Amino acid sequence: MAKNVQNVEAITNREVDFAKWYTDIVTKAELVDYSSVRGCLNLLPYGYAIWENIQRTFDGWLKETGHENVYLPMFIPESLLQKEKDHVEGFAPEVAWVTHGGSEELTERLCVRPTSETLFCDLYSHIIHSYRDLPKLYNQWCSVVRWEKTTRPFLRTVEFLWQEGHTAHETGEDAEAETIKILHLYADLCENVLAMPVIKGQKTDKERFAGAERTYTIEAMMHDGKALQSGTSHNFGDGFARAFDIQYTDRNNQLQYIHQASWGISTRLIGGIIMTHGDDNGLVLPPRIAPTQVIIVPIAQHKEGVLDAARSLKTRLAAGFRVKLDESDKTPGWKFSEYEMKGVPLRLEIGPKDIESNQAVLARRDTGEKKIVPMDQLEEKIADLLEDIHRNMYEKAKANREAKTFTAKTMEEFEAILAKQTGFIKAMWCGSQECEDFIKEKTTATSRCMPFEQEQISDTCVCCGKPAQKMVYWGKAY
RNA sequence: CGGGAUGUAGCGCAGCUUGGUAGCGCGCCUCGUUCGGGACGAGGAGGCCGCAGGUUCGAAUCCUGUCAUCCCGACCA
Repeated sequence: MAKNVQNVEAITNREVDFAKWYTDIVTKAELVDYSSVRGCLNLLPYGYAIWENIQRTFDGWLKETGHENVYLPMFIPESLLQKEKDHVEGFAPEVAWVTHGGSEELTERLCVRPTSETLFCDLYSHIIHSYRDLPKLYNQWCSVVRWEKTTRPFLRTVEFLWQEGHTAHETGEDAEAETIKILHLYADLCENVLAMPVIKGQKTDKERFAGAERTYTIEAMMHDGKALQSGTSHNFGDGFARAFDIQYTDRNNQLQYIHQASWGISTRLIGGIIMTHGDDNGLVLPPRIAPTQVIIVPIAQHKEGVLDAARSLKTRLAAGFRVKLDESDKTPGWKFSEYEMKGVPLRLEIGPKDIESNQAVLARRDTGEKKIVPMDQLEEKIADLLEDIHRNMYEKAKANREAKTFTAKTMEEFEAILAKQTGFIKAMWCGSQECEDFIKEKTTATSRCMPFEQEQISDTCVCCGKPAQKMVYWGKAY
């Protein structure tokens, strides 16, 4: 029993201190190492592998939908950054500046990209001349820098990895269609790959991206009831095109401004995976992006034939799954805990008894359930179990969200709900920023989005009582 | 950027009040016995006590400054 207690105490209890639990997992599962650079992370092989899997999946989807990858500089001349007024104002507080090259002071300072709208605009102004050049569906995988004051691994760091898509279109309708299409692709990624249910919707003007006409978002709920903005997609209309003078000649030989969209997801998603699925034994990874899907743990590996059996199983299963065999001389119990901490979806135990009975033991990470499986059915069972683990993780996360989603018709109700627990509140809103500001000040909850799936909670604004425009999801956010 | 806490071996900590040149647990290395939920024994390696000043014969310990990390708020993916 004492041993079990030690397992549980290896990391901070999730219900006791969620924030500490999170940072414990991040380091103990060997996802990251705290860098000597303030606010930055060393992404370790295991953490980076998760990102690579997300990246590989999504990059494939982008290519299937006609997008192309490019790479633009990490520096932006100050004059370029300043061309779009709202945009600079939005990012100015958090940009890092390069002022010197060697010992020479630069005549114009360079900003380290916090996002690359301005560079893409500059590019598009060079290469778009005719409607025949449109659309341009460009994407880049890179890192960006935002001089954040307080940082948390994956959720907010000074430098982070992401993809930023920047597309150019003939019309506003085309740009809007792209914006929505990508939002659905993001939701697909979260739900069908990461097992994270999301709410799709539009940001209010207050929460809109600097320089955008409209911002759409997918919002996920973490285990503790807080919201995580997990991907955003922006329709810029022709605002940037006018600021950067990006014009093309249309079919009628008329000069027109292009219409643009941009969209991004980042390594923040990894933080989302941790906080959505993790438990007191550590990380729980969605099978579709888990760097290792099956960990083989030999039992009594010094005994004749055990390691041979384990190795040949590894070779056999590697044909269909991401498999790892741990032949280190740690005890089996140690390995069990270790790979639970790392969130490996399935553990396969193979020992003398199994070899004798021509079987293996499969243990699933999400439920802890163990099953004895005949050797000749392994591939089939593993495939089924991985599917079922994904489905179960998604359902569990969704059930958590539903249990922590409430409706409020008045501010009294609103506050009473948040006083009891953290969660989403669905409430009607009149559309004024005054009410949004008031709610934030009074409750610290912000508007997460105006969901595509609207409901009529009541007829009047939860805050001011005037006629309501939209149902809004409110919540505390990361 | 405000409020709080913490920096001592790879990790977690003690030592600091009452200054005298550093210790414990885990981990690591070697050997042996073990192995179906974090094994045991024996031996061994490892530290400019975050950094910079100051006080002192002498500083991990006292003083000043600084940097970093964590937590809670304000700002953001």
